[in-house]
Amino acid sequence: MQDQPETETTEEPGKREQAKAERRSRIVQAARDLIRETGDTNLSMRMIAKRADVSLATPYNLFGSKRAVVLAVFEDERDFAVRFSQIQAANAIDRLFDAHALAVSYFTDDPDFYRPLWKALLDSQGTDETGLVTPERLARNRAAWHALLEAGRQEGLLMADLPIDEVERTLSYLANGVMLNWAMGALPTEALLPSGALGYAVALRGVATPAGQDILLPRIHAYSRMLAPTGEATGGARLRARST
Amino acid sequence: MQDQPETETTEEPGKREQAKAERRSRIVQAARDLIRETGDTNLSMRMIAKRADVSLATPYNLFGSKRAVVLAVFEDERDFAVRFSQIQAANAIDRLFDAHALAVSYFTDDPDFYRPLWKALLDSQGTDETGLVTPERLARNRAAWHALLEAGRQEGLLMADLPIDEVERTLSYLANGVMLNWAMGALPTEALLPSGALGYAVALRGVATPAGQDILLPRIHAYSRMLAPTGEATGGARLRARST
DNA sequence: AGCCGTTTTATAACGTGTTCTAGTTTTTCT
DNA sequence: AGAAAAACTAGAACACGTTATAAAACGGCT
Repeated sequence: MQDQPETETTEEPGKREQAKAERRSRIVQAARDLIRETGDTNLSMRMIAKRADVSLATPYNLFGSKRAVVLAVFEDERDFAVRFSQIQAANAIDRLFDAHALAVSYFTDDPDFYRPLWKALLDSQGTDETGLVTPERLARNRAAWHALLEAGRQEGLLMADLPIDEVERTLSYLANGVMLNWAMGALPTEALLPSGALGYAVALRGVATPAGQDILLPRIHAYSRMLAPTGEATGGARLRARST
Repeated sequence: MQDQPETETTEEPGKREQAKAERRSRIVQAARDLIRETGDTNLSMRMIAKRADVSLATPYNLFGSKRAVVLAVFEDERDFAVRFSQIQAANAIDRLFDAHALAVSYFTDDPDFYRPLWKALLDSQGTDETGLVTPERLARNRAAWHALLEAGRQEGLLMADLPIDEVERTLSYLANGVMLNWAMGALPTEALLPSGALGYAVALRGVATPAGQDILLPRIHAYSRMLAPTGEATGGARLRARST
């Protein structure tokens, strides 16, 4: 009777894996809730485990480390690839900045959630060799940016002999640096988008054709204007006054 | 007799501060030795204290945190300002890259020492608001780069309406990102210099005058060639093969 | 010399990420 | 149904950064 036929369950993972998956999702959910509620205070493995109704050892069995759990929260939260593919701008450079804006929008729209998340990611020294993101996601991202740069080249906006991979990595370093400063609190949330975009604009203009340079110049000025203090024309230092 | 005249010791801090300073230096020395001996394994506050022949509490009294101790090691080790001022290249852009090479040379010359140092700096979540460097040092660095960019502008190599502060920050983000990846082990030491320099070249070319762009283009190609695999012409991915 | 305030010391303690043990469930296989 | 394998559980334990506590040392002062 309860010998439920496994008609179409050829790849169905069996009850064991299923329960495991459910525990996994409970843990991720617990971590997410804790971040949402109290930032990164109280985001301890013991808390996560208690919240997920599992033993302290279980997250380690299923994920391996706190970093991996947090990373799973991160992955879970974003449907970047889908929205990325929907970007439809006139030229590759505009698409590039749309993509950047899209990526950043996640963080600026919900900074109280994402800032602790990044912080937790940057903490917990990567004993393993995982960078800031899971390898799979990283590869996907790399490919996406690569494609955009390639498109820009073929549209005659970027240099014909563009060292695409190296430039892509440069943009990645730039983004990392910006995110690092933001996560550590050195960069206010309002400055996140223009800081990154200005860097992208400047760097891309460095490898652009004259046509591409013309497109990028107004962006450079626009973003740097967004970063300059709202008031006077001198553009003095508002935040830092070098005391001592 | 032993009433040693304090002739020129008007600001001499007295024996108390002196002993404190000595303890401080012993602690920094201990931290440095430990890093040199075993990388960042065994670099614990308990170890540092034991090695410096002080109580565990003392480093906290004198520095405040492990991060601060490590930072002190960092500061101590470098006479960057001196050597920086000795840079004498034809134009501002060349000087800029000389400065970059100088900064990076510290790390590439002694990676086994500096990598753990950076790692320890990036760990230990910045509970305080100190960025990656002490504020004083940061201000000095900022000023130096600022001056170089300003010189480049006045030499007609960089755009006349260059948003200097914002570009300086962009370069800083870039450097942070590169250092982060290097410290985490994602970037091999040989790639540290060209990765950073390529980023600088690309970004600077984005805000350069035609004259400046001509100077920077060969650099872009040179650095990206240094980054490309030594062998074939296809320039395939050597390191990562996306298994699974 | 003798007091007093500051600082170091020794030590315990807290909370953390992580690992390990042994015991208990739960699924799967025969 | 019963055995075997796999997973989770509870709990202790370790090393860590950091803080707190009381006692001891020490330097500057009158």
